Parts: sequence; structure tokens; C-alpha cells
Amino acid sequence: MKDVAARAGVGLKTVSRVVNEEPGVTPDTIQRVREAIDALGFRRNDSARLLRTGRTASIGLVLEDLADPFYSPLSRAVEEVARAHSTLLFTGSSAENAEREQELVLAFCARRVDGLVVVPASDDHRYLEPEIDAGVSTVFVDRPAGGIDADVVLSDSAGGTREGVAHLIAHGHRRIGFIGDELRIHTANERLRGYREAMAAAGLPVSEEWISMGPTAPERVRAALTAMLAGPEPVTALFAGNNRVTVTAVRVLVGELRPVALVGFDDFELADLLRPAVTVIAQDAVGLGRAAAKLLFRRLDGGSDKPRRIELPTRLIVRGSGEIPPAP
Amino acid sequence: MKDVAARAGVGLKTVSRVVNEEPGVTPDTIQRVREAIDALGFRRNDSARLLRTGRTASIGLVLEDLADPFYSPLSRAVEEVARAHSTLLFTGSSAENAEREQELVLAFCARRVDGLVVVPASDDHRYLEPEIDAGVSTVFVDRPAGGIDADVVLSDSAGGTREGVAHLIAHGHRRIGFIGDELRIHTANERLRGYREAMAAAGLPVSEEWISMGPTAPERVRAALTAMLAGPEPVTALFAGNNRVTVTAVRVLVGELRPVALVGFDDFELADLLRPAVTVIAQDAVGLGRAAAKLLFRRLDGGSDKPRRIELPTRLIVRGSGEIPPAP
DNA sequence: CTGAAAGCGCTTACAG
DNA sequence: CTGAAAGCGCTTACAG
Repeated sequence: MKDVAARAGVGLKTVSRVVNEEPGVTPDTIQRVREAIDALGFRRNDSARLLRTGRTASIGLVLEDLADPFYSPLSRAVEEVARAHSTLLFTGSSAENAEREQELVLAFCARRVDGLVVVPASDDHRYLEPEIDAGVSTVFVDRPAGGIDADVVLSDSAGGTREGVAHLIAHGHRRIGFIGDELRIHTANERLRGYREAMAAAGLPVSEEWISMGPTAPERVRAALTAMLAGPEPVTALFAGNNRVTVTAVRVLVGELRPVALVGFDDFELADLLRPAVTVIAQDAVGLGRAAAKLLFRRLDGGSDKPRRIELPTRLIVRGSGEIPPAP
Repeated sequence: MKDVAARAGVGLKTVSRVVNEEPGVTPDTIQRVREAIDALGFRRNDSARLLRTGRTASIGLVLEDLADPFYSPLSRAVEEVARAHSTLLFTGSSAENAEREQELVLAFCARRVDGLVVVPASDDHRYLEPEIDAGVSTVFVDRPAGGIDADVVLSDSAGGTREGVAHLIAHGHRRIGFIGDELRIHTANERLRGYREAMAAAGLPVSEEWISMGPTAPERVRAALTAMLAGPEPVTALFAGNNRVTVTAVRVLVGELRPVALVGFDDFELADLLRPAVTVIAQDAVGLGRAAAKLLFRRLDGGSDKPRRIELPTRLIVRGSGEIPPAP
């Protein structure tokens, strides 16, 4: 910029005016400055500009896995909202690791992002308090923050699961399995709660052998389901706690002789093309991302009432697998 | 930082030393500075630091769609490599729009990212020349740059398609359809070339009615395939040019009475669970992302020989749909 | 072991 | 209409 000013024979401020298209510069001067800019290949350094301005016009998104089919549309939705606000997006995957989440969040804060959208991996976010106090708006999505009172946007996990399990019960099932993610994950917990509530509401007993919580690795899910299907009183239906569990369950059930009913949490591509097509509780990934980002920008624009909790409804999509009656 | 220095009764430089854990500070002084830091809730501003240092320790990733099941694992791979180099990642989706690609790329450059990984939407990247001259290393991935000579990492689209089409021919097909993406997209072109080459190599004539290039929107693909299946001499097999085309083709073929063979470019989740399971030419999205990011960091570390072109092989995965014989 | 000065590349607030 | 000075929050190069 100094070089441009020198070459054009003007002051720094005038170059700044031209670059920012501020009024009050003679067409003639503009011309000279533009020539110098082109000749020197000058490109404004936005980082320096933002250092002076205060805002960085960037936000950070921390989620579990950028490649997960549930989180990638959510990311895209956040990106679109950011774009509408002329804001750039840092992204990072925590890989369901609390330490890594904190690393990413603090790295983003050190870059002075204006705000954060976080899918929590950690269950303790008190480390974020100094940042929030310093003005970094933060909205949690998919799961609530731990240990602090903060904005959160999530699906109605318990309600959705209740509906799915009630659906199975309505189709005659009494022994219904539930395979979910690790218990420390909020949504896993909520869905399990929904399962228990639905069973209780129907007056059905629950055997702890019908419940299996843990990593969603295929081997673990496969073993859990196989166990539930063995023995003299096997489950006749399964509620799968998330998309990865559902997919593995489908693979296992394909090899089963007797038909087993299945309802899964999360919709997934091609669910309708499988045989039987898979009945699911769909949640709105794009809606979650969009709502979280919009709330964030509302905060950035000064909306500072007390933390909000936005819960998005889920939707039962009937396709076939959930309507299979219990084997006699 | 000034406040911290004042409160601790030391100079700025000493605070800087403590923050950066540089040697040569008395434990006693460190102690005093730390206390001041905690008391004041000081958090170093990395943007300011990087302004002085030169490097921003960030890279930009521009791709077509963050939510696409092919690009999201690619992004994740780039992210992992960036993480290994203590570098933060800006991401943005071009939505297959040249203008939007340029906007994102230039916005990232204005923030002085150290480098870029770009899945081109535009076919003219001369706008990037000043940036590259200014030292922004750039690696293109999935498709080559247009109008400039730059690093690129891609799959062997033509070769993979040749193999897939040859596979259909080997199973007795003579009239084989090809539905691909818009012709201006490099990979679409390459795959079409592979199709023609495979047909020619087998001495088979190609009717232009068997070829349809255009947007991958379901309606367009559905119409194209329906047309190919109509008339007195319908195609008996289809090569689908990418994952979105394949999925729509599967939906259409499910409703067909006679069996039609199908091979698709790109593997996709659950392809093995469909009936028939879908034979595909798989490409390595993670491998592409990783190779591109690694090449980028090699450039950032000073490797500046002439631009490289890295081509990753594809892999035919036989599952059933590609082995259906022609209807008599 | 410690710190004052200069500077990274911009903008703000002011004066002419 | 234009520009010199000060400053954003840090680090570098140097001196003590």
C-alpha cells in the first residue's frame, strides 16, 4: 500500500479510499492509484484491515465429522448463512474427542472469529467462558453445552424416539431392542429416554438385555444385535439410535431368516430403495445448521437476551421396515 | 498485552516471551506475568501475531458442495492433513458456479491464506495468476485448472470409465447408454471419452441417442434414461457418469420390467445392499484430498519444481448390476 | 534476564 | 479533495 501510494504520488489514506471505494477522490486521482495498484499487483490484506476494524468477518464451525452424511448438510447450511452475511467459515472436526474440540475452538478464538457454531464433543464447556465473556458469541447445535448456559439448537430426540417406538408397538411388537451411541452423548441419552418412555406408556416391561449403548462401530452394533436376536425370547423389532447404527442393522437383518421390524433415527439416502425400505425418524440437518447460524448472527447483530433453546421437530417416515409384524 | 505488561510491571516483550514460552525469563517473572494474564483474561490475538510473522497458518478449501457425499470425505482428508501441519482450514462451496468460486478464492487470498486447495467450478483460472505470483500455493483437485499451469490431483476418469464400459461389453452388451454431467465439466468430458474409447476398442458403433450430458438433476436424468429405454432398439445397459446419476438410474430401473445392466462411476454407501447390488467404478475421495493437501504443504515447505499432475487409479467393484446379461 | 523502539499493513480521527 | 499521525496487537532486531 505504501508502494502504491509512492508510485501514484499520493498519501496512504487516498489509496485506502480508492481501494474501499470511498467517496471524495478525483476521478483523475482514482485513475492514477488504480494504475499503480495494477502495476504493482497490489492486493489488500484483509487480516490487517480487520485487525484495525475489530471484526474479522469469520466464524468457526466445530463438528464431529465433516464427512458424516448427517453433519455435512448441516455444515453446508451454516456456510450458506455465513455467506449471506459476507462472513468466511473456518471448519474443524472434533472426531468426538473433547480435547480436540477444545483445541479447535480455542484456535478459532485466537484468530478472533466473531462467533462459533459448535457440535459438542466435550461435556464440559467451561473452558469457553472467558471467550464468551470476551464477546465471542457461541451457538451449540445438535447437543447442548455442558456446564455453561448457552444457546442451543437441537432436534427433539426423545420425542422422535417415542414416536418411533410407539409406531413399533402399534404394529404389535412387545420385545423391542434399542441400540444407541455412547451414553455420554446427549442425543444418545435422550433417545434412550424416549425409548423407555414409549415402552412405559404402553405398559410394556423392558429387559436390560434389549438395550445396548456404545460406539457405533459396525462390529459392536453387529454383536449387540446378534445377541438380542438370539435366545428363546429374542426381540422382534429394533429401534436404531442413529444413521450408522441403522445401516449396520440393515446389513445384519438382511442375513436373518425371520423378519425383524426396524425403525432408525435419522433419514439416509436410498433408505426408500432398500427391501424392505427403511422406516425412519427424520431430523432436519439443514434446518438445524441454518437455525444455529441464524441465531449466531442475530447475536452478532446485538441480540443479547438470555440463552435460547430451539428444538426442531422430527418426522416419522413410513416406508416398510417399521410396519413388519412380529414373527409369530 | 499492554495491560498485562503494566499490571505485571514488566515490558511488552517479556509478556510476549511468557505467552510464547520462550526461554530466558525468571520463574518469578513468569509467575507475575501469568497472574496478570489470568486476572485480565488475556488471550493472544493470533491474527495480529500472524500479521507480523508473515504466515497465517491457514489454508482455503473451495469445492463444489460441502454436503456432497463425494466431496465431504475429501474435505475431511484435507482437514486432517492441515491439522497435522497446525494449520486452520477455511472452507467454501462454489455450487458449481464460476463466479462464486472466484469470490471465495479471492476472499481467502485477501485473508492471506498460505495456500489453496480448489475443486474448479470455473474453466478459467487466470484470475488466480497474480495470487500465485504473490506466493499463494494452489493445488487443484478432482479437475485441472483452466488457462494456467498448476498442480492437480485427480482420478483416472477416462481409464475408469473404459474399464466399466468394457465390463458391460464383456457381459454381452452392444447398446450401452452413457449419462453424464455437463460437458463443460472436465471429468464429465473425460468419462465420455472413456466410454467412446471402450466402444471403439470393441468395434461397436455408438448412436448419439445413447449419450446424454447435462445437469445431474433427477428429472433430467430420469427423462434421458427413459428415452434410451424406449423405442425399438433400447439400450440394454447404462454407464452412469457419477454418483448422483447412478442413484437416479437405480430409482428408474427399479420400475423397469426387463432387467437393465448398470455400472456407475463413484462408489456410494449401501450400493451393496440394493437388489441388484450396484457395480461401480470407485474412486478414492480420501486419497484425492490427502494427496492434494500433502502436495500443497510440500509446496509451502519450499518444493517449487514445475507443476505436477497426480492421477489416482480407480477400482472396479463387481456387485451384480453390471453383470446382468442383455435382455434377449 | 529484560525492555524500548520500530514495524507488519491497514484504518480512524483529525487537520488542512 | 487530500494526507500526516496515531494506533489495532502483536513480533523482530537490538541494546543493555
